[in-house]
Amino acid sequence: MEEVRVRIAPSPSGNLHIGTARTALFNYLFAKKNNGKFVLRIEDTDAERTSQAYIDNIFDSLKALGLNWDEGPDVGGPYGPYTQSERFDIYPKYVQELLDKGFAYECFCTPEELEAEKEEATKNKKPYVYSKKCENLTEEQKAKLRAEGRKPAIRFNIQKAQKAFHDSSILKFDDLVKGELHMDTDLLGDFVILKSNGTPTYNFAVVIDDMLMKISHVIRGEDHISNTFKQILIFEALGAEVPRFGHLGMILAPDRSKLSKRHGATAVSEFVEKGYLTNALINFVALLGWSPSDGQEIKTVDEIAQDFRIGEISSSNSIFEYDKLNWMNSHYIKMLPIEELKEKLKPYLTKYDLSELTDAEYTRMVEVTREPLTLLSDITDAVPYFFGDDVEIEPEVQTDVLDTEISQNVLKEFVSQAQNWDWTEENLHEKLEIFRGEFKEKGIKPKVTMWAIRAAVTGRTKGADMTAILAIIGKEKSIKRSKAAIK
RNA sequence: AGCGGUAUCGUCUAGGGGUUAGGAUAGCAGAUUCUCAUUCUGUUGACACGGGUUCGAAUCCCGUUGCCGCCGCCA
Repeated sequence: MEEVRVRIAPSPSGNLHIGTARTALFNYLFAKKNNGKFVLRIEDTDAERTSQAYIDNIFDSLKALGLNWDEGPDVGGPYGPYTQSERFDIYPKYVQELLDKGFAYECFCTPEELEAEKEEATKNKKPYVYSKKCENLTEEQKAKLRAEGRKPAIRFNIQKAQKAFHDSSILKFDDLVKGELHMDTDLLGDFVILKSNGTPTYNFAVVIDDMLMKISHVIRGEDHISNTFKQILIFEALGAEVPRFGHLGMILAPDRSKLSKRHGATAVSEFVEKGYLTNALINFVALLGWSPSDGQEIKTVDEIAQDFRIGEISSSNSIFEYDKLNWMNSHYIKMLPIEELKEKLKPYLTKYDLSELTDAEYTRMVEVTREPLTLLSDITDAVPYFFGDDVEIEPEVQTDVLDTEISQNVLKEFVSQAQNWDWTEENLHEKLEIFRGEFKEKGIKPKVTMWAIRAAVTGRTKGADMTAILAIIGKEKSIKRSKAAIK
């Protein structure tokens, strides 16, 4: 069997979209599963919308997700260049071949003429297809048009190609995920393959690139299905081997529209900035359409690759809901080795002076505050009381907790006892247990006792393990804050 | 409008001519803890609709509807 070669071909007109990341993942999984090659190609034929920043973002995001490519613009490969704008000189040859074979023709129509055709179609409630007005222009007519200064675009002759290679006007192909797909090509209009400015259009450039790069399987979004019919005909007209195609359902926003900015993050890098782990992201996105045979949903990309069968991917669209992503992210945060987590949390702790804590204290702080984190960024608001001398008391905490007589009594007792305590976490744990016990005998619930201390020391009624907090911030600060809360 | 795709709990999905239609997440309830959270246990919740085939349809067939996509000298 021939080598499996797949590709992801993003257009750098924006940061790497989460949908593109999923397409890239399925290509990557397919390559891994079949010992094939995963190729990255940058489709930047539209110079206006392209920027280097986007190209960098695509590279970085793909790498962060662990989707490493075997061939691409940066690493090279036998079928380069892998950036479309650097391939402009190789397309004309194939345009000429199509022209010579009679599968393409020059079109001198102006944008206005084309527009008129479209309006006519909408007026008659008919689907628009190009009229083929320029299909049979004589050499004299062309010369005349050229003399007027008109530059022709090149159109592909759909029906001619269809007739040359198929018995009827119905074109079929066997889709890797959707099964047999068919289309009446008489309903398709002759489309432009070379713009009048000499640059190739998407539908033409992809075919040439996929052919030259020996791509064996094209796995992409189902929004490309109609392009596929056109592209198959070009492959055939060129006498090239037609790759196998597989079309994935789309990722939709909760309102079933296209996932866009208005729904929140769309780019992988935005999710990362918000505090999502790339492991969680890629795992989550894999579950949109694919499901594990063993029911175990938490899996690394390599584990998924083992279990991956493209024919088992769901062929319907799926909705991107944050619930499960969030659950998965918090799960991955819990699983993260502590040293790694400490590093990943630092960008979200810049408003605090980390030098106030020793490394051991910082480690402990992360250990006791990681549990409730959904996003890495949640750490910011979870830890203010570990820093600074004083603490900000929430208004309701002041009135509901600190102002009560019980709390005042607890704090007075706490301050007087704690002066003499040995300030290690183990000892504090023991002492506080006894402390709670003493108040319990006076009819005060342990919960209430601890609330008083927690409120005074952290300014809040909820948070991490109280013993650990006291140990981390130290005896001096703990007592100072407690005293400050006593009236 | 036309063409194409698609349809199982709110969501992601498993399954598939006779099942208590399974799991995950979210929701709800309870247990545990100094609080919140975590964790654990329990629980609510689905085969779009109509016809056909059949002893029997959620499953097969046809149609309808909804939703998505495509109809560019964008990619």
